Amino acid sequence: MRSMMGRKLGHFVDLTDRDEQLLAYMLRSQTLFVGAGQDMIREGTRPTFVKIVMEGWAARYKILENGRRQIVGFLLPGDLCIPQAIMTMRLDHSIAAIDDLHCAMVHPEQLDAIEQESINIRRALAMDAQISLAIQREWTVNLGARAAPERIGCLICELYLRLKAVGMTEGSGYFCPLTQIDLAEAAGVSTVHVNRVIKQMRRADLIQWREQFIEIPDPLRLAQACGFRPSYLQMPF
Amino acid sequence: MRSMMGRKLGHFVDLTDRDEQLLAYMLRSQTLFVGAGQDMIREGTRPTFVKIVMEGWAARYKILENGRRQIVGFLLPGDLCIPQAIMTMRLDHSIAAIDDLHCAMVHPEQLDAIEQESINIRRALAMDAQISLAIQREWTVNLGARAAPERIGCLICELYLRLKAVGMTEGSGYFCPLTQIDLAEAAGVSTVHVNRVIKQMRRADLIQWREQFIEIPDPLRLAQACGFRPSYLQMPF
DNA sequence: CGCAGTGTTGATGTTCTTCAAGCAGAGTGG
DNA sequence: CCACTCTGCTTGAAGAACATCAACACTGCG
Repeated sequence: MRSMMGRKLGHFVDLTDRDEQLLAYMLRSQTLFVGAGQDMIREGTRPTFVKIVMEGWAARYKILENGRRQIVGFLLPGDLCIPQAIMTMRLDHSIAAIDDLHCAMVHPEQLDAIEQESINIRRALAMDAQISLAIQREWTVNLGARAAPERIGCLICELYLRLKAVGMTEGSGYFCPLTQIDLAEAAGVSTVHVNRVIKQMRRADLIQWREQFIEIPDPLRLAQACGFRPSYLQMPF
Repeated sequence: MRSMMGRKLGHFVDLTDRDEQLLAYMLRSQTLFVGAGQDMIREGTRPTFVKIVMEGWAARYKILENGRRQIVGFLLPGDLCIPQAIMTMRLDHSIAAIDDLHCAMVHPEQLDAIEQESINIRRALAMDAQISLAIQREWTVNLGARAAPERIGCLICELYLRLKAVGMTEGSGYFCPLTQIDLAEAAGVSTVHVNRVIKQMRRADLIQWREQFIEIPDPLRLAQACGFRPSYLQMPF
């Protein structure tokens, strides 16, 4: 039984059985539960544990003076929400549970010890951090240079691939707990507009979305329609 | 004579004289020169050296299918353009020199050795990487949730603070080699609109900008006007 | 000199926002 | 059981922010 994190890291580096064991043991530590819609951690605080998503989705977000809320990233199972390096700093953003959320809480020293023992894990985590950065850059591109339909299409593609990397897709679809409101806050458009865009995409048979399940009839066609290129995830389609 | 990088890292961690020496020695390695407007490194290639900006400005950017170019970050003296962890991967973006650009080229093994010797430097680099991520998140917020005047104002504030951290401001102003075209590609708006916004900001005496020099008569007033909060840089104003 | 890159301004559209309203489903309490 | 509320989805109409197109001025440069 591999962990989600093990699955993800396994795409970058060949993990030995021992590596997988180390990860699985680490993740079997104390878990944190956060109910849907609740904040997991607030801007301005100093985190004390490394935290890793085990089950459910979360969103990193910031709130502006004008009251607008911008989601700057989604956290899926296997994702590291709080890395060690940030522990001495004040957090510049908050994290909210979208779904009911289960996180592993790991002592920074324990993670250090594991990285000490396994070069593979150390490398894989470093690469994972670089990919997180690449994702954040891609979001910047998305918001800065694409129109609303492409933005939303690219987001849906990204989530598809990231979920596939941890084995959480079903055929060419996936369970998606996001509301149109969440999607609007991530895509930087109004909910009304998200609604209209989704409607168009349904009409064009690019996606089907009902009852928290997104089905992509033809992933390549969707990717082409919205200009999605997955190279930043270091994955093929 | 401290290096720009030493100055910057010194804000996170107290560097010893030995640490500063190590950095200065590392940066005295082979240097790379890139003329203004030229690409330093192209999307899709695998970098072989760690690279650090010594002089001049650069921009990370991506080009989309539709031909649009989005700048996703500016690189200033002291900034790490190519970290070790990325070396085995294909780059997802390109980097262009804005100014004439001088970079230090460091062998990954040499940087490893230095991080091995100095815990301070290792920690400071890890924190620097986290701040790069925080900057990228803030750009996401900027493009997703702010109107053009605030976007541009926040960019100008960010550059001011980052330059101040390496001692490159003059009073409440700084040398800025960006064209309005660069700024437009970073802010995700048209050059025409950038021009009009700048005009407004000049009128309101929020900034003066002539011949590559930006003067901010009252930084706090500018920050307030555009909703800039510097906490993500882990710096006060 | 001509030329290319940049800054500036006006006129005209388009995309997206905002406001407003209605509807469906889930949970709650009488 | 029904009314009630709440949240999320959906649609229409009016308006604002911004893009696009076009023209011209200014600069430095070969």
